[in-house]
Amino acid sequence: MAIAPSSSAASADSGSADVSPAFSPLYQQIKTLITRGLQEGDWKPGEAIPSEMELAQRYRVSQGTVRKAIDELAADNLLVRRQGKGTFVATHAEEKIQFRFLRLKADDGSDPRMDRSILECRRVRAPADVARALELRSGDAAVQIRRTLATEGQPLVLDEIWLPGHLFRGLSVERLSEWRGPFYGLFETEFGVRMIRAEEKIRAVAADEVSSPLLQVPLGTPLLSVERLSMTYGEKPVELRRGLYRTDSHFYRNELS
Amino acid sequence: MAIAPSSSAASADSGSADVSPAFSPLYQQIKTLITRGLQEGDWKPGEAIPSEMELAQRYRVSQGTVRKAIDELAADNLLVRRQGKGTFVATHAEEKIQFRFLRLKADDGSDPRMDRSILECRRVRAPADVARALELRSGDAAVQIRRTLATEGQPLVLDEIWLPGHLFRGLSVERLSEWRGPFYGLFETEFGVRMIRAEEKIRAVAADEVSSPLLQVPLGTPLLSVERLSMTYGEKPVELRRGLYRTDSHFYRNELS
DNA sequence: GAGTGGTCTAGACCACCAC
DNA sequence: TGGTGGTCTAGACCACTCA
Repeated sequence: MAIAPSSSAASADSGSADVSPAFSPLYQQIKTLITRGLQEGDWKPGEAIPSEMELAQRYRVSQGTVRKAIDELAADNLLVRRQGKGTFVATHAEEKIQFRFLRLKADDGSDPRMDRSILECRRVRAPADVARALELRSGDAAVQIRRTLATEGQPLVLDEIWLPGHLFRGLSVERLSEWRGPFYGLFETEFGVRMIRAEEKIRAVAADEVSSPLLQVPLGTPLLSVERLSMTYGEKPVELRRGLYRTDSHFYRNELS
Repeated sequence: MAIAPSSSAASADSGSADVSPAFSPLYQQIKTLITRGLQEGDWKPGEAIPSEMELAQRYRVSQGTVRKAIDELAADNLLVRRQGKGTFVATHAEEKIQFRFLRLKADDGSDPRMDRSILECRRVRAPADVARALELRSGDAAVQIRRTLATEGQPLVLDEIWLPGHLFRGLSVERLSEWRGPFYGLFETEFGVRMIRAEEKIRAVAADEVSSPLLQVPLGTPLLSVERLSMTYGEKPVELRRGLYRTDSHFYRNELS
């Protein structure tokens, strides 16, 4: 490490002007190196990464510089600091919260505990729109999962999940049914695919012939349509999830700042 | 400043155990002091706060400690750093984005430019549910605003906005209509109320007799219902906004991480 | 050139955890 | 007791802005 600050670009990070030198500070370079390590599986989810001191020596920078890099990675939820123990690779597997990405709350503000039922899991050729979202070639294999979530006997969520076939070989109804905990934990430990970030497009739609019986609501009932595209390291999309939520006794909670 | 690190609590920040010492680090105390300054209007939105060096001298701590405090306040969008110029109090007034809190996008991903029409603005006694949300006593005065947003002639949003009457004396249809830019800018510059943070509850509902003609959709059309509670300094709620969004050619965008 | 924020360093000490 | 992250300091130098 220790590229002279005023020297060439090395490895930029976020967007910037084109012609300009665009050199990145040391801690950004360290951040890039650690991210690469995560991406390439040097340290697996749940494991500890080397101590700040060790990384500082390895990269030939001061401990404070490593610290700043790790600070930002922790802010991005890629790493988790634990005082006295070390810094760990974030994981969906050991999360207290059942559904980190599911923002549904009961009307009284409580977190509903959900019972899952898998309706279907099969390998098919990705439809055009799915292929586009997941950056597959049209005709590539994809895994399609359909499932419902229910709370207290009431169906609440109907999900259709699309995954790139080449990353999820051997995924079956059985594997899904046996698994306790969130799917993202399964994806991570069994297939090495970790979801980092997601974007959602939310709309209001009417229950149709398919969704109405499954969610046990009359045809035409307003439902929340949530289309989620999840990304792994390097902004690579690896899951498209289309959900329909009943919002008669629950709501989608969001925070703005 | 410079309360001995191991001494009493001084002024904690976020939740913590009860009995424990719960002493806060110096930079947290500085953060609290700066926040108090913002709250009490020592520096107004858009203005610069004193330089890091000056604050360090004032509070008798090192520049690095002030820096860390400001770092966090900037991360919370309370302050904005501008290299070479100074650190400024965040403001809604001079925002490039028209609607910082409105997450609607057109289907093609673009930001729709909105035309506003005020339907109504009057002082009334706060209904029970509004009073509860805004932490008013039942019977207290409140300002009720109803308005629509349209893009390309199409109505898109129907909002009902509730404000505490005692903070918004003299707010009228005229003041609202004359104002260019987001309401939050008006609230800030004319009434000294700055929105810091908001929580939204999102549901899917059917267009009723009131909303259907105003949004020009058939009765029963699914609409996004967005109930937003906005807070100012000290988590004090100061606005309740109930919106109905058409999502036939637009969607609500959210980011998860 | 003076002033501001931004980066980097080196070292001290504290709080937490495990052995 | 030793290792880890967390706080705090003091000082050097860089990059950006503006007069």
